[in-house]
Amino acid sequence: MAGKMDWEIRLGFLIHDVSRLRRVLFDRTLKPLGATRSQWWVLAFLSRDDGMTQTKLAEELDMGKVGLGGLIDRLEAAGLVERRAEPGDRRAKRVYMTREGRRFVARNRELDQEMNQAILRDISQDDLEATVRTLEAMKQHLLVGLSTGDTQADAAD
Amino acid sequence: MAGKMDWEIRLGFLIHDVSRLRRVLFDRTLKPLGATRSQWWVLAFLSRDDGMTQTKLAEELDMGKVGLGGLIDRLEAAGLVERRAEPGDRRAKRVYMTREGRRFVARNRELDQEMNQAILRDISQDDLEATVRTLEAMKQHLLVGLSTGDTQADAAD
DNA sequence: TGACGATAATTAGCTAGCGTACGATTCTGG
DNA sequence: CCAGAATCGTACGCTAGCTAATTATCGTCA
Repeated sequence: MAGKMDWEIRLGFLIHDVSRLRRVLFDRTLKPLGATRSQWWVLAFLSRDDGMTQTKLAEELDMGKVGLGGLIDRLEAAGLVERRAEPGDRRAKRVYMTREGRRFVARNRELDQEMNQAILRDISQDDLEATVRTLEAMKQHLLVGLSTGDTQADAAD
Repeated sequence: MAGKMDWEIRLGFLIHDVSRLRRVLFDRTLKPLGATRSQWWVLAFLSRDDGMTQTKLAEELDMGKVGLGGLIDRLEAAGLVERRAEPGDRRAKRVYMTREGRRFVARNRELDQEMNQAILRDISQDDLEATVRTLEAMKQHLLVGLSTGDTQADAAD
């Protein structure tokens, strides 16, 4: 009876654990350098598409505007990004990397890849592909579950 | 060389997303019932092994004692668990489910399974197994990375 | 016995993230 | 042209985690 039953619970546990441990490892490594994993994420994204509005950026990063606002607060305080007013729209603000932010990304991009590679060491390509497939399917199911079971969030997309 | 490169980043993204979305879905579903996903987790665990010390429980759940303490605070405030002094050791406290907590678990266990099954719907058994394999390997690598790169956390185990 | 190290839990302070509500602005329809 | 809807960002409050430091107690060993 343990055959199929336990996979679901096991998987939930594992995803949670891996996500959490990954965050801790990245945070710990990046901390002496002056950022967290989430902040790194924002920077990495900006380094490819600089000067987005906060709302657009939040959408791209698939997170709430509020959470992103906090991240930008901290990144701005650290001098890695800056908010600039949008000339045509006084509500909007665009987020730009500073010179220092760009240097930060350039300096740590390799470290990021090393960590990622270390985490995935010795895992077969087949398993990796199956994992990506599985997680993407899970994500789709979750998004469906979150939109259907919800009372008001449907105009977002 | 693009073949293998992108998997790492993609996978990191996916794990983060799935973990987060899973949490949101569970939290949203459980909220009107009076708990969060993490709290549910603690309850589900206690329902199988009631009356552990907080330290032991934290260890079993693979989380910090502080975070667990907070969870127990909230669960206790909600009347789902209670702390009882350990007779032989005045430092330690054991965590027991209340009658209400037990009813809560009994009432929502099915819902939990339904959600888990919905999330994993239409995913082949092979892919699930590969995913569990991959995540467990990742977790091991992460634990190694967290213990070797660390200066003081080694006496825990 | 009494001092000292180990252990259980808590406190304090941080980042991340969600949800709701709000002020400011822009857009739109009558 | 102007009132109301939509949009951008923020404020506030919450849970979840982590780390580091503190308190209280237990065990041990001289």
